[in-house]
Amino acid sequence: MRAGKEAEAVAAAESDRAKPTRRRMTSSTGRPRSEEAHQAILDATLALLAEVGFSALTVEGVAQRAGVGKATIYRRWSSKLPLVVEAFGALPGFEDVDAGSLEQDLKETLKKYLEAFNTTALGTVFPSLAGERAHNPELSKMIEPVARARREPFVRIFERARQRGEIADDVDLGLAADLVLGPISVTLFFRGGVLSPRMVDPIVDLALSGISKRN
Amino acid sequence: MRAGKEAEAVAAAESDRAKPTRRRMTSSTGRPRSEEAHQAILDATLALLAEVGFSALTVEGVAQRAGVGKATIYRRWSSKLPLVVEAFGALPGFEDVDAGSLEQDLKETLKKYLEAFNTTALGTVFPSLAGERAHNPELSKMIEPVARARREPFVRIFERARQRGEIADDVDLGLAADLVLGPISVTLFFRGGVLSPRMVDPIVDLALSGISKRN
DNA sequence: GGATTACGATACAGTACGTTCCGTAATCAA
DNA sequence: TTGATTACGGAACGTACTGTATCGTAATCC
Repeated sequence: MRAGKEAEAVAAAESDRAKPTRRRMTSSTGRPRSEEAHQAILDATLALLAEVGFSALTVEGVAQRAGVGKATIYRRWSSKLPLVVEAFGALPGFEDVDAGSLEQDLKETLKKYLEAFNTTALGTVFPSLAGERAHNPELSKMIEPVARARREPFVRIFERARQRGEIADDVDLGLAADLVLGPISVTLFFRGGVLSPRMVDPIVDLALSGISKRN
Repeated sequence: MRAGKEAEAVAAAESDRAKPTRRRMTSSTGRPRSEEAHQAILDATLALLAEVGFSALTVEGVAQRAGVGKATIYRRWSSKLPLVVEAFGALPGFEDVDAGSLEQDLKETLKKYLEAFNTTALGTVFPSLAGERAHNPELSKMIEPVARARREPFVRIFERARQRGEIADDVDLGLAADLVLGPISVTLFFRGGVLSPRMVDPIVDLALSGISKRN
């Protein structure tokens, strides 16, 4: 479940973790860093992010929850920002689903989407970080590729559908993805509502066929 | 521009302001509360909400920005929560637009929508509050009617369209509203992007006609 | 076994919060 | 006009919590 596909992709963008890692390579002596502590810190970060949100999250709180000293955290991450970004990037990603038709692809992928939002910290962490972006450009920049990656599977689904001839050539694939994801986003942000897998089929049906009456 | 339609509707739900107001009615003597200070406080709250977000907002900061003492604020609101709710509720609402056709109604209303998001604090305040809802049930409950009111005009547009026979009887009007609002929400939250009025026409066209190729 | 680095725990200084009190200003009643 | 009452902006107070530095201990390499 943990550590989705884009986790590695994100690692490349983590200038912060790279630095201490490189420094360690210079001197291979001394006590090695505990991998358990590393994982415990990331887990605690996600849990607290879900509970109290980004701005109320403190390094001290993470240390307490993870059962480590604060210094252990600051030795690896310069501040809570890169720590949060890495923890968020480690949340599960989404694999491509190719069920043969546009409709089935969308429905299956969306259901996996909602399940992930409901069963992991994603459902609470994502809105919190999204809300923070408006006031924190640095966080916004670091989160951007991770957020974009979560929309990518849908763009690919529509690319395949176009190749199959299921949609017209002039349809904006990005807009199509936004149209399908939209009601989820509205439910999550505008209404703070529950994401039920039952909402998937009506969304896809309506988005594909359109709202207007067909003549 | 300021003080939209739902401002009054919200006032009813403000248990907090009601209390001191009632207490004042008991004794009509003494120096009256400054209406200027009241407005300055609300303005400052909105400005700071847009700049730093909900959790970083402090009553002290509001007092400084508004040029009033902290006591003046605490005399009217018991905490920053009802203060924020009232300030948010005072943001502009949306009037119904009846341009004669579903397509025109949607396009004109959406363009007003985006304009409001871009020219007022709504664009930054709304995501911040939405993100906070997950961790603050009290805020969530108080914001809910205000957030719902912002979707209402679209539901009414679809109701009129159904009466005109422009859409089928079995279309879920709420879902239709979410479908049209969706790409805006995705742009705002998932991508932290800019809301350009030019995105409106493609959204409406695609939502009305559907993504699938028509045969 | 000595050098080196990481570990958890704690102590420290600094910041900023919400609350409370102050003297002053504005309104009403007598 | 005077006294009572309430609101005003400003400032002081105690508290809570932050990031950093430092402690003795533990684990690894040469």
